[in-house]
Amino acid sequence: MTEDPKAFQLFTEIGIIDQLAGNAFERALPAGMTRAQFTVLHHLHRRAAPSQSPAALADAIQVSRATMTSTLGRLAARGLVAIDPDPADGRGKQVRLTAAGEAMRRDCIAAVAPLLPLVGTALAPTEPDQALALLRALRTALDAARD
Amino acid sequence: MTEDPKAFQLFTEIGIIDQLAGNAFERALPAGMTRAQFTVLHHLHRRAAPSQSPAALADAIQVSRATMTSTLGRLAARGLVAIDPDPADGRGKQVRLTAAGEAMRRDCIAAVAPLLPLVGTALAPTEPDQALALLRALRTALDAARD
DNA sequence: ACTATCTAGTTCGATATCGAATTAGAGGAG
DNA sequence: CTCCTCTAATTCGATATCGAACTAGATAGT
Repeated sequence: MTEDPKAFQLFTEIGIIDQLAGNAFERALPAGMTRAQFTVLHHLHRRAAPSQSPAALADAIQVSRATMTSTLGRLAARGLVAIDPDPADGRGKQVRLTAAGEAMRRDCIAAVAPLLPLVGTALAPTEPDQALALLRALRTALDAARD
Repeated sequence: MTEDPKAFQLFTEIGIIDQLAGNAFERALPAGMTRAQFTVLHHLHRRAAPSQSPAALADAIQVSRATMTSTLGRLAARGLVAIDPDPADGRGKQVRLTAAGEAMRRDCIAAVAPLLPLVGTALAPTEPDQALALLRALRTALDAARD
């Protein structure tokens, strides 16, 4: 069918899955919420620290700082996060989840949950772990190569 | 580390890889070229038919028609594709690669080739095939679920 | 202290992307 | 033939995303 190298096909397939899954994901989300915004809420929730700098968030989520500025602005405008100046650094800021942000994150999780069993219909019981291991190896290599 | 469901972790991993790989891909491309534009050129090249409708392209590449209109406009402005009215359907159009488009596609392939061996350093020889099989199963299920 | 450099965050312009609404042609039911 | 519906493509407004340029505060070297 094609003569593309394996690596090429692999990234093509990953790109298509990300697009399909991302679309399904966003359509399931509460009105106005996006994948990028949910990802930030989710990350803030998982972290033990009560607040984080925009730069740390950007690094963790793998987007540019410009992108994070934009997304945080929208989240703050909806009252889902609070952004305060960093008392220890005049340039810095600290971002934390508000109660509304916590609630919204829970709503998103609940809204998206019905989509997840689809993976079970596509893959055999042991295959998700297998796929996860392969993808993690690939992601680690890509991350390391990004100098 | 997390209590996220497997399916959730799987899509998170796929999203990060797509972002990292996509960024590396675009940085390697000739000036002004993007992944979306390359994908269109590549698809037109692989197809036996000399031309295709924007709708068929959008379906094949899994983007909305609005997105395809936008991308084709840019490609046509650079002379990489030619867009003509469909003689058989007054609403339709037909898109085909120009010689410049063919050349650009070749340049892109050459520019990106050095990135591909990275997969070989991350995965054992048989693993790319394994990953490809798993991802294809997943993509097929997602595609079917998209009603 | 002073200057050079580094870092945090923002702003800007470009591209990609979607869903919804719009325009225009094609096809089918009577 | 006429009306209703479907389909092709575009336009619009919103969000995400990047790199580059910028502002302002922090740090280090001398």
